[in-house]
Amino acid sequence: MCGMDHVDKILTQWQRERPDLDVAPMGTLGRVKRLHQCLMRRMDQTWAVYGLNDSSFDVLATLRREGAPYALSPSDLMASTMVTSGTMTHRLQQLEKAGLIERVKNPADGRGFLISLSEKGLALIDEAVAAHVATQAELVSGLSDEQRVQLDELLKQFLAGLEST
Amino acid sequence: MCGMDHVDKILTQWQRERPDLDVAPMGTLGRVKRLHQCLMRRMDQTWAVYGLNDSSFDVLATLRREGAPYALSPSDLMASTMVTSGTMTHRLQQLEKAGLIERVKNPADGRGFLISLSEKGLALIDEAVAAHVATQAELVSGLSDEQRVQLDELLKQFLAGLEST
DNA sequence: TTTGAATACCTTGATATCAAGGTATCTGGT
DNA sequence: ACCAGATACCTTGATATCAAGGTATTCAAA
Repeated sequence: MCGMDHVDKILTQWQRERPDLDVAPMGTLGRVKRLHQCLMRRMDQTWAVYGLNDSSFDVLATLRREGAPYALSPSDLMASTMVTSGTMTHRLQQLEKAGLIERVKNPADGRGFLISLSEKGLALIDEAVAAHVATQAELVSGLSDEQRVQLDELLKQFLAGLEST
Repeated sequence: MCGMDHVDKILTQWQRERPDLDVAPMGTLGRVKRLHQCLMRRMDQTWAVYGLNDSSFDVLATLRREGAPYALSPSDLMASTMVTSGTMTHRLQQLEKAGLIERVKNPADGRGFLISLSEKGLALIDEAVAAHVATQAELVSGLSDEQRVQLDELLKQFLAGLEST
């Protein structure tokens, strides 16, 4: 428990240079950032096997877990994935070009569309998500089940405090 | 403790659609991702006050906490910030254009440079980092000190397991 | 000394993202 | 029926990022 990791070294530097600042929160947030970066890099490798990346996987998975008939509007997808409309437009263009989704005009609302998984998209995401889950299991294997649950609860409370504001 | 957050809803959907998969790790990693997104957005607002963003703050802060004479090579900066050489080249171009850093040829190695904080850059980062620390204190205020320390330890162990590989 | 491998950094080309603004469509009040 | 405001989505322009490859310099072994 005495090992200095990368973040600890940063905090030590700040303490020397700016002893007026309380940098304890910086340690926590720094580790969240670094952890996110590491995790994304590993998961990217799995997605790449299926010709996907974070973005495309995100959209296909959102449609897939919705259940049959695997269809949502672009607005629904924007809300679920927390990206802007321009970003979603771009993601959908790529996925449509790849034949993984289909888009039809929403018969009930002339302004909108419905995006649905193609047969090919459904097959792909079903395979990819299984591999993804396996990768994730490996990534958390450094923690005991008990620790993972404890981490879950802390993250959940942290998020609750942030998202309420 | 019974509230379903966004991530819980996603897990519930997957359990219905793919009961064959163990999605517990997905919950943890999903929260890390979402937390990172929320935190970055808030911190960006503080950086913007000083005309900075994640990238530029990262470089200036790395130089600042190094201590006088606030100088590192691009390679050192790449290692500290975990970005590729192309990214660092771009960041340094922007910062140089803004007059926040200065670059001189390394007299000891004709291949390399030394990047140092300009007077303006030093003054700016000293102000910005104080504001940044205040923002971070606010961001973690949803957790008790005890919880924050507990989270720290879990994150540290998680990272240790990942970065060793 | 010479030369091949390693290193330091930059360039290029492709993606992903956002903010701001545009157009078409819907909705509710008059 | 009409119109104003809300909504759904796309477009534009600017940034940030990476992977792959290029050039100049250093280092180390023969």
